[in-house]
Amino acid sequence: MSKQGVSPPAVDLTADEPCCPPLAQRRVPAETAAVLAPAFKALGDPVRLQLMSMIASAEGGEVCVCELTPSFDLSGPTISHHLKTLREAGLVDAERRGTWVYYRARPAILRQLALLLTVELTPVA
Amino acid sequence: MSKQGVSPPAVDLTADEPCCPPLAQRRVPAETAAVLAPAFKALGDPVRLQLMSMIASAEGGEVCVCELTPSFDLSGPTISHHLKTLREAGLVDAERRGTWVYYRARPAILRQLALLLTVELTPVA
DNA sequence: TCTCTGATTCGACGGGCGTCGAGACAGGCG
DNA sequence: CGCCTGTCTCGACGCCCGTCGAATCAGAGA
Repeated sequence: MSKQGVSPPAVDLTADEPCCPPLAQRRVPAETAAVLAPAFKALGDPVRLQLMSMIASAEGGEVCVCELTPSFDLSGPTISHHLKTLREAGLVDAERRGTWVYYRARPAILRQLALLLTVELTPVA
Repeated sequence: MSKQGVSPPAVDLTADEPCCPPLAQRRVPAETAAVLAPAFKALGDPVRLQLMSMIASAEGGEVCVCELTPSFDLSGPTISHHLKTLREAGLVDAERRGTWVYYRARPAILRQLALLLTVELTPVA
């Protein structure tokens, strides 16, 4: 579903198939790191981590911004800015319906990040 | 480096038992987010992500700094700074043996981060 | 002890990030 | 149409972060 076939394969985080083996299994190459790091970076802020969780755990799979904002002691523009960051990191999707904007999580990329951090139960010992 | 026998229990990422359910299962509370976000933040830099991978995937479970540094076009102090960041995030441990310093991964925290990002295979659709 | 090598700390520089208020945009409703 | 509510964009501010070179620390060895 991606526009593969082109030269720069890079890493497609939106794809549903795993892009990379666990970080502890094989050295993450520089290009892969360059693609994955921004996703972790986006989760590297407490507010965004909570936002991500609120969105991902929402019933019906989506949340209105108007439900998100009042949960924080932050201005509307600031929440909007964080949501944009999550959006640009590919972690969430936004859709406007009437006056309200709804956000939903992108499970594929979350799964890939989880896979990357996976460690075998018996490392070697 | 583990000084401060602080009182606040907060969340212990070094513990072997899971501290928190998947982010998509239940809303991550603010205190938990405050503890977990720094770990993601530490992984949010391409160089640190590669370092983490090199350390975690190392044979024997540890790597000498002298093996890490030449893999990057960065000065020694810069690599040392990134390693310190990973250390302070609780992602790795350092041990000096003679002239050299060896780093090893802390699997427990990696597992907890992976668990946090875990999404069920059938969200809802 | 003196010296050499490996690693960290220190101080500085430039750019990026989180936050805000003010303003712009979108859409529903009188 | 005009207004109101919800959301985003735009500048601006201060702080943090990634990078460097120079200096410092830790051990090994002569």
